[in-house]
Amino acid sequence: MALDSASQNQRRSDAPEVVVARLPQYVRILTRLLQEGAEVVSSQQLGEKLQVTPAQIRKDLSYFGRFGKQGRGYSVIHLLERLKLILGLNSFWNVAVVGVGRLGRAILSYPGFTPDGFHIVAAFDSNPDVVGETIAGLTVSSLEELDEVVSSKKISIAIVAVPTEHTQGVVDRLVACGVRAVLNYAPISPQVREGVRVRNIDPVLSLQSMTYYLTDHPVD
Amino acid sequence: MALDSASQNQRRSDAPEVVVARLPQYVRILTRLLQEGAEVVSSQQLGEKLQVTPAQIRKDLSYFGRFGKQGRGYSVIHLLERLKLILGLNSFWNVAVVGVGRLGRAILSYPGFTPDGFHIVAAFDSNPDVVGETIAGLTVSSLEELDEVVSSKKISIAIVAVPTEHTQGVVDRLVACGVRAVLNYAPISPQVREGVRVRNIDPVLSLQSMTYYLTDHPVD
DNA sequence: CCGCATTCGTACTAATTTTCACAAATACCT
DNA sequence: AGGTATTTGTGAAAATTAGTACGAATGCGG
Ligand SMILES: NC(=O)c1ccc[n+]([C@@H]2O[C@H](COP(=O)([O-])OP(=O)(O)OC[C@H]3O[C@@H](n4cnc5c(N)ncnc54)[C@H](O)[C@@H]3O)[C@@H](O)[C@H]2O)c1
Ligand SMILES: NC(=O)c1ccc[n+]([C@@H]2O[C@H](COP(=O)([O-])OP(=O)(O)OC[C@H]3O[C@@H](n4cnc5c(N)ncnc54)[C@H](O)[C@@H]3O)[C@@H](O)[C@H]2O)c1
Repeated sequence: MALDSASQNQRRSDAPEVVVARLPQYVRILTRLLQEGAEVVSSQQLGEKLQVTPAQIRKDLSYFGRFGKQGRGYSVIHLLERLKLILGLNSFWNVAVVGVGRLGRAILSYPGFTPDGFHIVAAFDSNPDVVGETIAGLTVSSLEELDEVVSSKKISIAIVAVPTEHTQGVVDRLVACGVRAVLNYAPISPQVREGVRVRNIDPVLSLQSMTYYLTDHPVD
Repeated sequence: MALDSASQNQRRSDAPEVVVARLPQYVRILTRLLQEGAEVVSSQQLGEKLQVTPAQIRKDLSYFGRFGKQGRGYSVIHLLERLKLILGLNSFWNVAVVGVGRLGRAILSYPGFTPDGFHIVAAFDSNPDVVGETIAGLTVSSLEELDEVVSSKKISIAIVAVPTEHTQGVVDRLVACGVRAVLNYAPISPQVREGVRVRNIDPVLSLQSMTYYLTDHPVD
């Protein structure tokens, strides 16, 4: 008794969502450390880079197993590998972008998704003038092809950048096609059935949560 | 004794940051309700729209005062007014955009900032080919003019969309000019001195925090 | 005008999240 | 090899955040 399967198993169920949300940051720092040639890193050093306490890092990791060595720290390459596995980043996810407007184009030409585990393999727009256009090597498809392409390309993640009023409808269609995670840029929070994940990116809310702390008056 | 200044004062100090971060969402819903002609709203109704418990809404609001009426609810227009005042959204904040690339252009032409309290009044880029260009009615300035423009236009908020490696430098310059809040789009977290606020927008981290829950395997 | 249905504001309780602190393990120095 | 300095992993404590539940108002219907 005592030493059971915890260390070789991911224990997916019982890690709090806040903890899971911090893991990608650990992955990012570790990736950088690996590139810089670091072989080991302590929770202390990691904490300094991330501005969190070393205890929090150790506690977070302990939800998933035991990855460190006392007196030494963590093997950068090994911990990175394990975290990617836990997050499902050991191979690539195919992603669709829906809405090829100003923002959608910036997203399509952003090179930062690929090194971090995401391949943008399809783009959709409802505007016939946009359909057929090629951006960053990808030809924009029409919405009619959505179901077919999502299935054939095994797309389970979508980035949605369409006008607010079309967002819920687009998300509904995507979910019906089998998409299980949505990154939404419109200033609403689309409703989805249980089991589908949504993250919203909303610069206005971010700005408004800062002005509270700007004690002097805004310009008038 | 007993009934003191709490209700007519904002009590800025003691509201937890999580609570402050929810207020902009309340503002957004209330704005919509006002447009729809609603006069009063209960914490119950608000909670349904926001997917939070009515108790949380009442608790959150109670950090700042007493805005409701028993048996009736909250006056939409009155509560909205008060929340905007608390968040410093009663008048406009002038904002600068630094980095007029693909993303910066999308931001400059996004009409969603103005109705919510932010005027983009300046844009800066280091590329001489971009300086002088006019986007969405705004002419791009060179970085030499940064200090002068930030002062003269009373800019205290900046949106930064420059390449990762230039981000920390740009943020440092902005802070030196007097900017006190930064919305950063690069995949790092710029370090700033105490008193300056930063929010990061990082779609990759958002995606990576969802893949954990996508139990079936990514494409390989 | 009275009773009943609402709904707030908040004291209290519960749950969650973070931090502390220490035994156990490891590395390193002499 | 022995001693000292590190550093992990984790129970326990502390702090934060969320939820319950109820008294006190308020409005409404008859
Ligand atoms: N531009 C920004 O910086 C910015 C910032 C914050 C939020 N947003 C939000 O992002 C979304 C897109 O913004 P944008 O500036 O790119 O707008 P845009 O108008 O430039 O582009 C929207 C695109 O979506 C397409 N579209 C419309 N309905 C569609 C549908 N049903 N299915 C597929 N495609 C459809 C349009 O043809 C167009 O190409 C909006 O919701 C906006 O509020 C944008
Ligand atoms: N495009 C996206 O969808 C996207 C998504 C996520 C993150 N980002 C991040 O946003 C930032 C901008 O992305 P982009 O796609 O617009 O890049 P981009 O290369 O198209 O634009 C960057 C702009 O910044 C300017 N610039 C460079 N150094 C500068 C400096 N020191 N001061 C002022 N301006 C400077 C450049 O001249 C250029 O115009 C990057 O950090 C990128 O990682 C972009």
